[in-house]
Amino acid sequence: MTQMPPPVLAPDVFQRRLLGWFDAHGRHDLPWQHERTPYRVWVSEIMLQQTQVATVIPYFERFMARFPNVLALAGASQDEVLHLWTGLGYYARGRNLHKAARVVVDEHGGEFPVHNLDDMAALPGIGRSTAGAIIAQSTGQRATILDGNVKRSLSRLHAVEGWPGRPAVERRLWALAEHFTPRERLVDYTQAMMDFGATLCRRGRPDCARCPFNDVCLAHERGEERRFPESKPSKALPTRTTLMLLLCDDDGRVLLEQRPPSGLWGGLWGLPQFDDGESLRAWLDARAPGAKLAPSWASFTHVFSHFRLDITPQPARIARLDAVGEAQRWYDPEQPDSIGLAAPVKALLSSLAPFTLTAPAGPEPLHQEYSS
DNA sequence: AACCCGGGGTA
DNA sequence: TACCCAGGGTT
Repeated sequence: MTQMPPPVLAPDVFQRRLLGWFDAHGRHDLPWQHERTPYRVWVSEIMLQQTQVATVIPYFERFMARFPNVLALAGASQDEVLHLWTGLGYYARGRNLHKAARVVVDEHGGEFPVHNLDDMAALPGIGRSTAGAIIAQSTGQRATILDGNVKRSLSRLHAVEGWPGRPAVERRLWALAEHFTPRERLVDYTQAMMDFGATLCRRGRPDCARCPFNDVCLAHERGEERRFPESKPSKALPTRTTLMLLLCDDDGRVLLEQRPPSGLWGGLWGLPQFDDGESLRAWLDARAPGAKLAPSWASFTHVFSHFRLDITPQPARIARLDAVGEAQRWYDPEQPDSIGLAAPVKALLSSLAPFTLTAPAGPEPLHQEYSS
């Protein structure tokens, strides 16, 4: 076990400097800072997990106007909640927010369990850091946060080596965060830690000249502020392949399917997808036996953060297909419906509009042409 | 075009 | 316990 160097400052010195900076330069007028109830702090924290303050504010205001308390939220339908979440992305968090409201009402008598960190962290969508943030900010009890801002500041201050996603690094950062957490002024301290990372100890250009810790910061001493926190080790992206069926009818409309509610492109509309030509054919035989295949189009690649997807569009034509399932629709590229489309599907469909798909006389073998 | 983000899920 | 996942915004 490696001996860790001690923290660069005693807790009381760190707190005094941080709060002095916060009093002069922190954010004091955010909507959730006034009438700072657990409910309002919770909603703001969940929204802020994925989005910056300026974007969150109008969403937060609309949300509060429609769902002023946890009871109102628990009584709403999931659709209504997701409607107000539209545009924020990460809909799983909107769903968790709704689920957690129901747990608070059903299992905690409508009161957030703000006197028990573990109970808070057991609520859907709330982990250790968010639980700490809600408790500290809504009650002033001693609780510690470790969000991305705090991880960045602390890893610079102590030149913590290694990617914070690694358990050993994360443990060290939690220990530092707990070490500095005061026993008083928790509301201000917690906001100060977030503001400090967000506005001064920024990812790109930290403002070291104005930093109250620039005399003790180990990263600054080495002139290596930008090296911390270390980034996630990059891996070669795996490549997956898929066939996307462009089944067109005589009116030039294309068959779309709605994707399952969770996972990749959850809830969005897309083209029927297949791992290989065999399963595509089987699908056509079963559901559109009169369809005629055209030669497939050139493949293209869509890149995600964690894999590359090689997409081969496979056009086919059918005179008419009456049985359209609930999660299916005919889509007219020239008069697009206002629905959510997966990004590459959207690109494919908009490129489709000016063209007419032609089908050969008979069924063709699947023929893949790869562009360079 | 990389990089980032807190929590949930899985092997 | 040690990964992987989502997907829009920032840089």
